[in-house]
Amino acid sequence: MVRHSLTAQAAVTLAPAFKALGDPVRLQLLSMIASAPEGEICVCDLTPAFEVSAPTISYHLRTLREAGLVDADRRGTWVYYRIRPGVMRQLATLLAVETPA
Amino acid sequence: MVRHSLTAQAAVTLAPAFKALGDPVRLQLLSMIASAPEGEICVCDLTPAFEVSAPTISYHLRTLREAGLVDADRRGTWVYYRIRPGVMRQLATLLAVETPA
DNA sequence: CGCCTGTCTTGACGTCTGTCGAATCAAACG
DNA sequence: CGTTTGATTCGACAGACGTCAAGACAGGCG
Repeated sequence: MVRHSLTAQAAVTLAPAFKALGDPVRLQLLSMIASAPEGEICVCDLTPAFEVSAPTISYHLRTLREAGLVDADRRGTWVYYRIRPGVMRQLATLLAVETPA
Repeated sequence: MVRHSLTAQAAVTLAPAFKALGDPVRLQLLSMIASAPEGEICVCDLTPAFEVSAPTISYHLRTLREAGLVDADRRGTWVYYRIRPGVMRQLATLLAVETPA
């Protein structure tokens, strides 16, 4: 069973996604979005769960968006976030492959 | 099937490990260590694979060490690094759980 | 012992990050 | 319309990060 290592280019592509997960607030945000019953959740339900200000939450959500981990759309007054599974699956697979049995 | 979200404390604990993976050089270092044929690899084999200086590689290796992702020991002149599977498995599992089917 | 080679630490530097308050934009509602 | 409420953007700031050159440390070998 061959385990070949990442190319430099693959590392450059994947690292920003891990980086986006590398902040406690973002990790918890992602987790809340992922476990939302309807598959999506309103920012108004996310913000009060944290000690930080609303602009800060907005900044973290944008970071997750730009990393390709979540997607958002506005419906009327509220903005809803949902998981975008593609990149997250890549990360999970990579970690599983790199981890020795 | 219940998917409950991370506690703040779990997020604080896990985020640093993701953060450590959030740099292209570190990600590739980890990958090279993980795919080393003998399960471990000498720093002298890692350093020449990158464009950055040896101190920079040393700094990144320490970061991976402090994140609990790798372990090192010196044998004579050379220092060998190997994967420490525990935390990596946690990360992989977390990502798999958070990713919708 | 004294030197050489491999690795790590230190000091310094520019840049990026996380945070906030204030200002702005978007949409509903009088 | 003007106002209110939710969400984002802007401007600013302290702190952390990634990088390197220079120095320190550790082990082998004359």
